[in-house]
Amino acid sequence: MLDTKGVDAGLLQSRYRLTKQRAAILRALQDGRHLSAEAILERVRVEMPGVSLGTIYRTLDILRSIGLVQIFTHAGAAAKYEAALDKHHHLVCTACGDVVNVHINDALAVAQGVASDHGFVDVDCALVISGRCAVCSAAALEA
Amino acid sequence: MLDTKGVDAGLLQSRYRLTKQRAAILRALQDGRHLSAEAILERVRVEMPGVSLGTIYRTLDILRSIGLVQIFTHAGAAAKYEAALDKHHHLVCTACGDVVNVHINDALAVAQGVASDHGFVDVDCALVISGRCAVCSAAALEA
DNA sequence: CTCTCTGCAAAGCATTTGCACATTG
DNA sequence: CAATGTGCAAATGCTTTGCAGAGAG
Repeated sequence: MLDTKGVDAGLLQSRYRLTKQRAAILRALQDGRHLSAEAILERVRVEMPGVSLGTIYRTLDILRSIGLVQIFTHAGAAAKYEAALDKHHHLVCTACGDVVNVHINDALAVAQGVASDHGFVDVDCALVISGRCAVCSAAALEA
Repeated sequence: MLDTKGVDAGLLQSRYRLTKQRAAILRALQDGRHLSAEAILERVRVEMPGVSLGTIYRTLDILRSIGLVQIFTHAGAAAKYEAALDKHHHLVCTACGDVVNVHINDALAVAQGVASDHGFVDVDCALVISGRCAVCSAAALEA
């Protein structure tokens, strides 16, 4: 029997099977955030060398459909995934690509207001703030 | 000599040449908004059959670097481009993929506040609001 | 034991790039 | 005329998929 504590429980409650691979992928997502599929593969392969990228993508897709995982895509880079803990937005460095989670409480309310003005229902929103992080802007000064 | 009125002027003022292709791409972007590279190709080929997709992408890249064009990417779909007229945000229908421009004045100020709390400089932001548009939610009721 | 999942490898898209020729300024 | 831009086609990178065998419940 596999560990069914914590996040894994979500999978069990769904119509999907809890396999070694899926458990390992969930574990990888609990450690690190904003991981690309490739990065998740590397982490999972440490303890389970045979895993394939196809499985990573298939699993991430399932986890996303259950709501356990959030995907984040940004301008021409590979998608990044993280465990869906709470509603938050993203702050991205345009130089190093680093991503930071930020909480903005009124964002959704504003978005819903705007959306319903246009007749939209079932509204969600994603705010992506971009700029140069402290490290990268300091590095730029030296050059 | 080509038409240099309006948006084309931006190209002329840059270090880039104003070619027939680039003028046609700018014209296509003035007509329609939220066009994929493929969609732009189709429009441009109406008056200029030989144009290649490579040229479309190369041109869009240049126009974006000069600030004449804005790119918009959303979850696993092809990127969409539009002439950069003013700062605005996007409202996307999750069912039909249609995109509407919306203006949200305080968004950038909020984003800048959050970003500077984290030491970020040179800040920009993109708010993507998603939901089902009036047409699609009406269609869902009938089914 | 049945049905789902996995690894593998090939396919699919959107986008980028190298090269020889055409065009711009 | 020199430098830049273009078409073509091949290459790339991320992601998806078909299939036959492995594993979960």
